[in-house]
Amino acid sequence: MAQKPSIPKGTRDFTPEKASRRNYIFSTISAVFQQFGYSPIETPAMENLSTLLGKYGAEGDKLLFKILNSGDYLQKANPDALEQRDSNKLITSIADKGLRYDLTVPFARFVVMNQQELTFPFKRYQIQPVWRADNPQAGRYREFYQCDVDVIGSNSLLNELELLQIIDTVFSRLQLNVLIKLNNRKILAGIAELIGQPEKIIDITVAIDKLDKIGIEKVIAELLQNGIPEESVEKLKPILQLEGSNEEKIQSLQHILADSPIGMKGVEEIAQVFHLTSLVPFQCKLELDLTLARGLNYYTGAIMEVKSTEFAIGSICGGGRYDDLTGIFGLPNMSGVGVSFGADRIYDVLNGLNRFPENQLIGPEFLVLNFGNEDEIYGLQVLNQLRQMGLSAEMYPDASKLKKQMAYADKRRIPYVIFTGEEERKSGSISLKSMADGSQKTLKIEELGI
RNA sequence: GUGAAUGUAGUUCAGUAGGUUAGAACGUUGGAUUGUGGUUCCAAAGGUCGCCGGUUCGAAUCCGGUCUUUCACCCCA
Repeated sequence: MAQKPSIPKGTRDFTPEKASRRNYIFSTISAVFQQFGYSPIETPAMENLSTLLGKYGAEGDKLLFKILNSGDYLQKANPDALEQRDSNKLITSIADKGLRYDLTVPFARFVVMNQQELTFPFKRYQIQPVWRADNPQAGRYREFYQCDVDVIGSNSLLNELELLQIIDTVFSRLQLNVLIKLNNRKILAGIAELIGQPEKIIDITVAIDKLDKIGIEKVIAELLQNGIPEESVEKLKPILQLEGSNEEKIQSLQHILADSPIGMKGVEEIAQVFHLTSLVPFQCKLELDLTLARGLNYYTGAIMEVKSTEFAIGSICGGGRYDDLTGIFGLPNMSGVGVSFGADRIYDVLNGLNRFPENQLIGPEFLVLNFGNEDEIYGLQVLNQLRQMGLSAEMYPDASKLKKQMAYADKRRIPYVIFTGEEERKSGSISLKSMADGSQKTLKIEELGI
């Protein structure tokens, strides 16, 4: 009895049509990355667990896929942990590798290990899959691609501008309308300082990140629950509810954060970034959003996130500046800024909006029909001439009924079929039929190239 | 990791007061049409009713478990 095939949950197969649509996204994105001067790198699917653990918070550790050691791993397992059935304690003694969870931490590791060979500021892009043992839902997978661009080794805000321009270019080429939300971690730090809770910045940012999702009341409840005093929460409230244009928000913040040096630095930075974007061509809507916090706690400066304005799904791109990502691997004071495009969500958006380009060729441009015997040999010669002319072509492998061969061309959306039967063979010509309009004409093969 | 819903042909779905042989549409294959696809007509093939167990004379249907998918929480691209 044949076994019923299946794949692990949260993973997907990609049919030729899906795969070529994904390639459209990847090639659009990588073309923009290269145009802006970034070079490709790749890192292994698996990293040492020690590289990964502790970089994404306690939640992140749980979502890491761990790879069992080879051989009789239980022999070398920690006997106490085994006895107590303590999975967390056991894991480091039976697994020393894990699948990468994102591309940023492996990138930091890469920079430290390869620093002699790199030229700084180092601009890299990386398009590879990552894995998370998360519970899958719509728009959330256990295996998905990230498309990261980062520049490391430069503090200049011109890098922030460049990344925003990359985002702008990518989404306009994909013909998607998006809103770019911008914030600065230093502003959040200033706010935490202002309300007298600087050490609670993580709790505060995590809570206010949910503002547009759960509303102000529940955010306040969560803050109180995390031990933030009521008077501090009261101070926070008006700041979160700031309204108006980006300029107005910046002006308000300049007053509110006047006593906080770090907060003022953040305001200054974000004002400068907005100013820079006004000096270059820029299509996307750009909004200062104080409730944008982003979960990852290594960001230190600008943070940004992109949402589709036409299709409801989580963020499709996000990133920010991290001043000391490589510090943990022994290379301090390396400031970097980068963003990551979520290719799978972008796919879902394009698919949902029906905005993939029409007539994406998934097969060859020409199908040579197979008439069998000597005609087949003639067809083979025609096929090879077509290929030598640089055209993409294939011949139907069997001398099946034309109905079947035509249906094959139709289904694969091959735009032209070529008849190489007895008539054509004897006159040294081909008959070319356009599948789109059904028109057909007989001509010499040399006349095709033009 | 927590809570809820779901699972029937390749696909989308009908089908239960528990009762012979589980249906449709689309798709697939063959034919009408032996040098012409998409439309039309005819026919056929295709199902351990997610899996395991329980209740019952009898289970696609009821119960328990398990897995999948989806939704919410958590977190995120």
